[in-house]
Amino acid sequence: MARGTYERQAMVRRSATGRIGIAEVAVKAGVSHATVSRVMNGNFTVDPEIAARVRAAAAELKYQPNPVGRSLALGKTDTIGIVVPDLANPTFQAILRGLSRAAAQDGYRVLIADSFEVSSEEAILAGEARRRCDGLVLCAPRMSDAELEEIVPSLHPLVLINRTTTAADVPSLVVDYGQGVQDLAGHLVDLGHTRLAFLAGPPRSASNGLRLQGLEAFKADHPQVEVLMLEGGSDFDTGHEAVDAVLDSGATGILAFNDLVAMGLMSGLHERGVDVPGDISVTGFDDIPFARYTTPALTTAAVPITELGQQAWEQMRALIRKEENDAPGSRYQPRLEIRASSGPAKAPRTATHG
Amino acid sequence: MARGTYERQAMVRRSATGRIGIAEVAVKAGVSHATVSRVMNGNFTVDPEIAARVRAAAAELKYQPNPVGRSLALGKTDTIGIVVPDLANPTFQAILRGLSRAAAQDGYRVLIADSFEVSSEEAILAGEARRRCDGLVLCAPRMSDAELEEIVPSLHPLVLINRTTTAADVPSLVVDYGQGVQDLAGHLVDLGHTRLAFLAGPPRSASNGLRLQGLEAFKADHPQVEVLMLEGGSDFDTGHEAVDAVLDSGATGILAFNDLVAMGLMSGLHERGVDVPGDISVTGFDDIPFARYTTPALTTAAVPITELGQQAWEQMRALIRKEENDAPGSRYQPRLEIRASSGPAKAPRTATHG
DNA sequence: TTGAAAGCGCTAACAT
DNA sequence: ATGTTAGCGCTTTCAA
Repeated sequence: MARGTYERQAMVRRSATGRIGIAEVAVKAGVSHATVSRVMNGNFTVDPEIAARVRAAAAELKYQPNPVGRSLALGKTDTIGIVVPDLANPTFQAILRGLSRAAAQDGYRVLIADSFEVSSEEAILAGEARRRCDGLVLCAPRMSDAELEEIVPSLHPLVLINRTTTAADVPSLVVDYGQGVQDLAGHLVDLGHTRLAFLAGPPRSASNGLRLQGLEAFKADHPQVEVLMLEGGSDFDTGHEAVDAVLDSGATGILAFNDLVAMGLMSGLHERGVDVPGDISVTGFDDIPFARYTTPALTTAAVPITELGQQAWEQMRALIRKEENDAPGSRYQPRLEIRASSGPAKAPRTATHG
Repeated sequence: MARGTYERQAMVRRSATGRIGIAEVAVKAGVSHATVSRVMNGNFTVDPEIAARVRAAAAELKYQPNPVGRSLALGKTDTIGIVVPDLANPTFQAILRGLSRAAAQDGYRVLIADSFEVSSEEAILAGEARRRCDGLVLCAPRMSDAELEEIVPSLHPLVLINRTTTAADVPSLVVDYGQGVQDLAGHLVDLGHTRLAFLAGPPRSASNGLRLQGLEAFKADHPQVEVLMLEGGSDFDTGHEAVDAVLDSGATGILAFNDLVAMGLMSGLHERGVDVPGDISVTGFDDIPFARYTTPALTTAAVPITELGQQAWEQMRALIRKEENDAPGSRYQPRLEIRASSGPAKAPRTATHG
């Protein structure tokens, strides 16, 4: 039996590392490692009989090629990196998910790096991740424009999300937050609200900047509407803690930075016995999965987040394959999602405080 | 000037790959690559002056060691892998986050693999991820016990979450879901409920099995209480779609598989005009961040999920460093978190519909 | 069709 | 203290 023959000829001593490598298979099959490599890679120039022998040996030894050796030889890792400011944020989770899913379909894996909102760490994290991978997705980086421009060249292939750069060959996927808030504000005004308040996001967030720009444009278009600015953040607690400021403002329509903030705010208003939307209308942003299940269901601007992650991979794949890309990046228009948290304005409120 | 000297001597032609490697730095600094390697690794046996020269050359060329070459030479990647059944699940997101954070603190990165609840893919994904990494965290795998036992040996160093194995040296972090549901059921019974229903999770989920076992124990302890079983799943929609079944059951206390299902159910009940907890009490499981912000706030069993991810890394680090580990794995007791979604039972309901 | 040998970029043992 | 050399595990020319 062939089996006996090859087994006898080598009691298969494992290599220095103790792992089964291509060398062990080669010995067992009685061929050179070059041939084993050919077989493992489906090179058809190998004699079928020998190929079968190699495959048998590989199977018996449970051999699996070492990806690190492969990566070094091929100059690619079949892995892409993603840097996010905060993995706790549902938006970035969704992007990661969409990216991971799409990349997996093409045989790529995803390495994650969370900067925990420490913008000074982003550049280092990005560089490290990039070196281990074939490409990098930089997600809503908090760093300055100057710093971004500086590191971008060393990160190629690079796909940006919610930031742009002057560098060529860097696709950028951005959500039109400016248009989104304008749509939401317009919706509230249509309902009769004349005194709005924007519960802002993190100061360093570019997407917050876009919202602010959008609101400036809105104010210019609607001089009769008041739009107040309230300090905020990006999470539940921010919204919850903003209840006093919101009530003090006398606004009847509140544009929360995102759905999380809106949910926290609604929860706080509920505790105070303030009716939403009876007394105050609240809107969010993003349309995270939870948004439709809040009480009342949240009016928001839906961002196709998972699709964004998937698009990031499409762009990345094009870069890696050096394909022509006529549409390097794209702009996503949020879709107004009107639910129960927004309603007709009551008589204008005056500034009173619990 | 030293600077001029070294610059002149090599117009630094890049290596075959076009990237700056250790060789380029060596040439520019006028030393061997071994010396460059020593300097880059902080080996103090290098003459300070030469070290400075090397550092200058490295800085000027913006040299960064190639991690792949390093990994091959050192036999380690400073990366760990994690396999999750569904990246959309907040529980796994939180574990990932805790793991990533803890690992990052020790200089390790995380590679993710999402099996999208396709249990037949798990083994392959796990193997592939493991080969690229120094260790693997296998998170709530859906595969059978037999399959798990079979692949476990090839995955070491391995940390299991919510599954156990007979193999040695495989720490296992499990949440005591059985005790958790018993606590929740006990809480409802204390409130006067005598007819409960369990909205089950995915059939293949081991944690669902633990809940079922817990409920069996509960039934044995409380023969006067009825505990019905309803088919379910693990997401919002499952809960939302279960409204009819829940109403038909006549149960006044509903134990949802997890918080997501509970939220979906509450949303559905709200739409039907059923008051929670006035008419029906609802409990969740996990205490995801959103749970305290639902209306009414959700009674649930809190699982320290992020801590679980962190612990997974502690265990992994111990394995990688081959430290003695007297407590290989641990068991987490959920903490009853009583909020507003559970309340006193009304008069027992009878099965009515629409 | 197959094997020998070079090379991917790095570290480390060995020699000087 | 530094350079030379071997090797990590693989792919891929180049010869035969």
